Amino acid sequence: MGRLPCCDKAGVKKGPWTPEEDIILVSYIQEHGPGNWRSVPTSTGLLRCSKSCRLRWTNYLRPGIKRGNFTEHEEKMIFHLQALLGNRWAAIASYLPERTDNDIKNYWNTHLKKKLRQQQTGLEGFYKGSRIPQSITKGQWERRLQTDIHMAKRALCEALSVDTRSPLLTQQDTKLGTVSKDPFHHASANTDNYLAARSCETSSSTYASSAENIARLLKGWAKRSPVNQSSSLSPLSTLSAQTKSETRTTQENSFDNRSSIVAATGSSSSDAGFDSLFSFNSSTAHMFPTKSDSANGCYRLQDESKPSLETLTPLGVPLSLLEKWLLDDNCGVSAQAIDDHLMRDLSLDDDGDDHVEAASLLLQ
DNA sequence: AATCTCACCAACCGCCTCTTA
DNA sequence: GTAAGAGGCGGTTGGTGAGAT
Repeated sequence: MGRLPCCDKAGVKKGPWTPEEDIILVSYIQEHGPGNWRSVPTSTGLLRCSKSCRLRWTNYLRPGIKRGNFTEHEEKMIFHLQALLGNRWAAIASYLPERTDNDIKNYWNTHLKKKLRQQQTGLEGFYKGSRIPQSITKGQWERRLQTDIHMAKRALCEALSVDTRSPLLTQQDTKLGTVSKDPFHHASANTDNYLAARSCETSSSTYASSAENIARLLKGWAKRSPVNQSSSLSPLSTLSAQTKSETRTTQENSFDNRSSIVAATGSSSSDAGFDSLFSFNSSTAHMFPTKSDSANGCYRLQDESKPSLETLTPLGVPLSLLEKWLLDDNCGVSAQAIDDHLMRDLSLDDDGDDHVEAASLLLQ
């Protein structure tokens, strides 16, 4: 018997959030920052449970969330990461800072799982050609899994280095203080990437960076389609392109002290966002998302972070275990050590099916 | 034009972990 | 050491819109 749900109380509202509720929540978080969710309903007067507030913020209102179609690159990343980590969506989301775990989970369940199955069907046909023995002993299976893991790791390495520009170079830029505040700066080294990033930005929905912005957006939104007021569609996702660009400008202008959260998560476009994992501009140099923090939109100050699995690069940039592991491998860490690490990681999973499949597919 | 089916995704539910008293 | 509660996470559901019949 689990705990009683926190929202079991009478008078707690459920269902889609209204624009008004969004505004209240955003302005509260602008004022107090994310966290202490328990006090949010009482402080704001929202008839929502704290969990619901947190989810609304994390999955929708948090700055820096990219909406819209996943790029091929992101898809690849998810495939690789899912193969490595299993259904740990929060962990996967920490490598795609502009996507929420919920988004990735949804995308996996609706698109990628299907793709995987299709590929799997093809693979089964291949296996029917007796390449795989009828019964694989446990030892054989483990060895095979280890090979799969190794291959998946290599694939991830490749995926991580899609951008021709090395992370170290980008870091050097940072060190030299040549990085602009433009979130697309990292991609701008490569004109195509830059343009892709820009077009990506304009095609994806905008996000709220301040209560004022939202209020202004809602004003226009309400004028255009009053019917939407009661629908489940969020105003933020129904903005016209005109309003979007306007919002973007306002948002860029709102990079003030009060909006440090926005600044810390303000990168856009998948590639640029991904680059940002390894490169730092002036506004992010002292911050780094941890597994759970990134999903929460809460970037812990490095000084405040607990002793963790993270280590520092020579430039003082913390690396997650996975990143460190990848880089270490390139420096010649034994494959056994890597496999041991991953096996330890994988042993925590009880849903190995999908991700062993995915790992197998990476062999193709 | 009406109805049905399917895909998508925001939000909910319940369990687990961590923190605090 | 323990219990209670908050936060976090992954699985699932239900409302909605788009496309097919």
